[in-house]
Amino acid sequence: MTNADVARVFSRLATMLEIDGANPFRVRAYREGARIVEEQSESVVSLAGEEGRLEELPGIGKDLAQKIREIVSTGTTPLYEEMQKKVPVSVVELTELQGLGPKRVKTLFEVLEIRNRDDLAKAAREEKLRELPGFGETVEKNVLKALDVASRDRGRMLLAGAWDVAHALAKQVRAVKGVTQVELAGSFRRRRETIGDLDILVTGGDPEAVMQAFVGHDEVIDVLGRGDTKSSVRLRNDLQVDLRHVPEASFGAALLYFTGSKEHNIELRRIAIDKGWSLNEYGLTEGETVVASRTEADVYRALGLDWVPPELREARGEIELAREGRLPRLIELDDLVADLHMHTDRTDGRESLETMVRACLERGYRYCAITDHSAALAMIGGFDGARVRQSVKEIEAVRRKVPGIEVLHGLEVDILPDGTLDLDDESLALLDLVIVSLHAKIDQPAAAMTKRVLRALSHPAVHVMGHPTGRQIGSRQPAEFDMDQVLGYAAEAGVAMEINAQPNRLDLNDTNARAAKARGVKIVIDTDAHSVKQLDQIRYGVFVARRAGLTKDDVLNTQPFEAFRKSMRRRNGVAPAATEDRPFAPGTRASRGAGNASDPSDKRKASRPGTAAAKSPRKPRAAGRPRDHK
DNA sequence: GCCGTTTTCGGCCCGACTGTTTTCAGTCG
Repeated sequence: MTNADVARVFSRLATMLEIDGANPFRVRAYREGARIVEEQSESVVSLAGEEGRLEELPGIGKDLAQKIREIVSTGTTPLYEEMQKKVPVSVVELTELQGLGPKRVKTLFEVLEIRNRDDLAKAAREEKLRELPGFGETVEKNVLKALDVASRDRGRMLLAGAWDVAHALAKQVRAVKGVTQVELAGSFRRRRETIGDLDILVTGGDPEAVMQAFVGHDEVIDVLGRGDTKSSVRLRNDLQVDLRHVPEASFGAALLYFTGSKEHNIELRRIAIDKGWSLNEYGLTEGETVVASRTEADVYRALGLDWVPPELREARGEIELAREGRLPRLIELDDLVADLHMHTDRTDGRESLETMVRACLERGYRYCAITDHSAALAMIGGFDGARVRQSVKEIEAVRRKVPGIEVLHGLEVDILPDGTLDLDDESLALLDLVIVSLHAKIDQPAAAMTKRVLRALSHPAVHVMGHPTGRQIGSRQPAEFDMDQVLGYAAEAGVAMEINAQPNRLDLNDTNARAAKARGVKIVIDTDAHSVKQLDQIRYGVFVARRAGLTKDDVLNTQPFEAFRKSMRRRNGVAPAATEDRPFAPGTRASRGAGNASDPSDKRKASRPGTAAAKSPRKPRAAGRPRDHK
């Protein structure tokens, strides 16, 4: 039972209740509950196991907490079972179609007994929908269109998949005479890992000329709508893009509004209301008077807040930090001075060792680590001990050949199914940097996987855990393990966690990276590049770090080489290897003199809110509030 | 269903657009 499973039940319950005509605020409570559960890095299973922990989550009260416990122990809750009899899940899913909300779906279900997409398509084709109250010919046609789009499985697109075309569109619009500002807003600006569509805001210039430049771009294959202030198009890659031409005077309010998130905006509006004002995309107003609207900073300032970087605008506690002037100074791309995870043609990379090192030098890096695969990945020629010894010489040669950059001899070593490492200790000792990763058997049950990971991290040769959960967006589920326990142990043992910048990995994700920081775990941001070109994907890793609220100090590969190497050295040669029975090796660096810290659960209790160590007087309003912000 | 130094009851974010309608419900972002 994962958090996502619980969230799915709540989310479906919300829609079921909505279709059933329940109190809209009750519906909202379930929807919000789903969001909160989903965003928790700590598993609700473990939260449910401890008295009162669930109720500490803002938005989770007595009732929802009880339901979570029921779902955790039985897989469901009586209300969910009862509601399914009234509103089947397949009917709930109809609300995902563009243009169909709970009201229309209710009508479809009750009048025409439509239970799924097939029923719906049939009825629409037979022109039965147009007869229904609140429907008509146009709605019927739109339903058929929505079914068509859904059948092509038009999901969200990776941020990286939209990056180039988004900037190309912006550039073309920016070139229109008189245009003063162009911004890519929405989830793109918040740097979410995937985006549903793209929003572009423009000021200045002749609106007609702006629209023409936009809909006339080469990549546009379909113009969905075109007006003076708003046009919508579909691109060759199936991405929908909306462009809005807004007045200069309200650009800040519009940018704020169209950047979102929705939840962040709602919190801002609440603050506005408390002050007797109103906030919308045209400005912050008091009656007829405009209080602020020209820039985002103006609006935030009027609300008593610091300007919030878009990556943080997810209603995860950033507003309170902005009010108190405690927003973190987020890491920047230029802060990174190294990339510590990449492959060469010695295993499954495309370029030679020398080419990769030179490419790092050209990117201004002060050091880099070459980290090919270990032998478990046999089909790509992963390294065994003998190959590692040969590699020592290859690395020495490239160091001589390419001056101006420090080259670390690393390896990405597989974590075997039992938690042992895919390389003998003697060979591990030859390496400057050891990344351990899960590649095979990542579908083990959670308890076994947790044990496996902890055992691997307890090996004293390990410096970094690479793409920790192994997830691949849209294709592979993350490995299930107790993230909280693993992070606690990593902090104690001095193992860094990677934010892998591969656009379809982004692993750790923002939520887990945030949890890592709260636990005091150091982070490295790496590309895992298999070609020179992929070295430039580092930005996507930085975006995740920013969304996690990470600063330069939280990330190891921002440090000068000497400082970095010292932190690596400290990890080496410490602590006995763990055994099968004792995966939590005592005596690791961080636990010395820290009392009985070898049991990770002790640490966890000491640092969480609601206990004597970190008692907060009142339950905070927003979900997922970062802990331990200094 | 959640929440609270102005409340344990009575609140809970806002506007545009669309298509269906004669004044507005439903959906979306």
